Amino acid sequence: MDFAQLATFQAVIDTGSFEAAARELHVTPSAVSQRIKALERSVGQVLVRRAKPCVATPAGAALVRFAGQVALLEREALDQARDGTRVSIVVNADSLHTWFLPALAAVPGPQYELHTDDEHYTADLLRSGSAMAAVTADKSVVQGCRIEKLGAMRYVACGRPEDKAMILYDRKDRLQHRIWPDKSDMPIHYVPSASAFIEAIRLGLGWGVVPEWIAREDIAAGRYQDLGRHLDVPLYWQYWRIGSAVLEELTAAVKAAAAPRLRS
DNA sequence: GTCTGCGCCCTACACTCATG
DNA sequence: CATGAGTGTAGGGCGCAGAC
Repeated sequence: MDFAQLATFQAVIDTGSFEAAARELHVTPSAVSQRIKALERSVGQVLVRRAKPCVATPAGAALVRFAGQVALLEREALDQARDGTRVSIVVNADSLHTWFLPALAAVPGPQYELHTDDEHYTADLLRSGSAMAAVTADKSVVQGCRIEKLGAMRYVACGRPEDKAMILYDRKDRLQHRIWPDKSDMPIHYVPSASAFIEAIRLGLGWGVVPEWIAREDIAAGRYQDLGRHLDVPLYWQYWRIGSAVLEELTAAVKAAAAPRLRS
């Protein structure tokens, strides 16, 4: 496989157009067009859906992951001579806010690029090739990845019985609806920050679900009440199966960091 | 050293599509 | 309908490797 063509393909998907990819690669749009055409000819499949923005076809999606994996291995090889590999990871906000960062601190070598998303959607970034590893609630293994069970994060419904509103992290957040369907028609406040989300409950803006060890501390301090319902969300660590030493080391650190915080 | 074939990239131009 | 942005195609130039 021609790596220039692969890099061009990745640039088209990253930038969303042939022209932007051409600018990034310092070639003309025509050269980009011809590289993509040649790659598609050699693969025998259409890889790019020419739309605004350009996106990978299902056949192209596998190649996006491969391109990212090649880029990671190339960076690792180069960075062994310099220092610092960039690792992109997608994590749900609660994990990032609570137990996840010590895992990164335990593996200080690479440069990290963190993304946050709802745990039911983080695997999508893995599938698209935008992330090399993910903390996810999705237990179906993404093609080309390895999966490790981390344990379940227990969420506790917290607030005050008189609360007239519900607090959600964002529009993807369905935890409150799952834990208490009867209250799902309440007015909703969206608070897209893990720390602000908990602060909103403390201030009486409404009720919401809180990771259990934060809830335990706040309830003991009388900041809000346990509303008597909880939900366990199993979490998994999925990462590219490419024999990357950094990802293997990080996996061990993530499992070690999750063990004391998540229920087995 | 010269010729030839090949691959890559360029320019020019045609075409499509969205927008006003 | 005019315009501009983006993409595809044709034809040509250039560099490189192999054969002679």
